[in-house]
Amino acid sequence: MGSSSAIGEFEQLVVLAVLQLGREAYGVAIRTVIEERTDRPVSRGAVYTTLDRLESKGLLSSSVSPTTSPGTGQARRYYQVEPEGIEALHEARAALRQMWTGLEPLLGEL
Amino acid sequence: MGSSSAIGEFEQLVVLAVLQLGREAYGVAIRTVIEERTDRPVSRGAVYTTLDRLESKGLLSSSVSPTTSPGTGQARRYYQVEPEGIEALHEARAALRQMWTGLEPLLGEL
DNA sequence: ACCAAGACGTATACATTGTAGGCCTCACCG
DNA sequence: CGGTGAGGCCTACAATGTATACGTCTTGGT
Repeated sequence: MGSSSAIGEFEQLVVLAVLQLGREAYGVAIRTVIEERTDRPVSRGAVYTTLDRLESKGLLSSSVSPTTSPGTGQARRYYQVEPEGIEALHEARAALRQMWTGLEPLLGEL
Repeated sequence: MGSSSAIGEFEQLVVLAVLQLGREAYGVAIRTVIEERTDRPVSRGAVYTTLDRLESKGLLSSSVSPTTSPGTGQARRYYQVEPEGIEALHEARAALRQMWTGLEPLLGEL
């Protein structure tokens, strides 16, 4: 899409959720965080599909949990944010920030 | 997409550009603002297509210039941001802000 | 008057993302 | 050993992102 490593709207949310969760970042938890923080419904499929794409783009990496803690069903796949992921977030944010600059009087504080 | 009026990444940039330009918001100018502020190339087609979609979603409205100032070729189509557009911007921003909250130590200041 | 050139907009097409739903596996419990 | 809950994967389709090509004015030569 963009020049280097572009990232979409929902993709950003997913990467941020992974950061928020630290070592507890797996599908279901990621979904929950996004739903709670953005207060909008997110389907399971949406999350997994996006995680897949982000991984194949190199923004995230994953590994299946070796441990099977009690109460946990199928083995979890944990995600981690790669440096490219961090960079993509910064780029997206910089672009938005630039575009917002000067509009505070019209739209409220940054 | 989202609950009410969702908006994509590039769409946000376009709406913001229209706000930045005020009454001088027409295709070519919008493209220029985005390229300058985000420092990334944008094709003409990308802008017009997006403007079209935003208008049909009701986030923007437009009207062809009655005046034909000298040096201007074909009549310009000027855009304006509708209340729904402003709202969509705020929603998108709120979501991102929520997701970023708490990550400053990891990623730098907001 | 004619035509090339520049400023703009429109049409079309295709790639990437967004999003939902269904289906499958595993572990635990009655 | 069948049900149930936690989790993950696959498929399909809609929406967005993005580029190229093409049409329309208007002006400036000549």
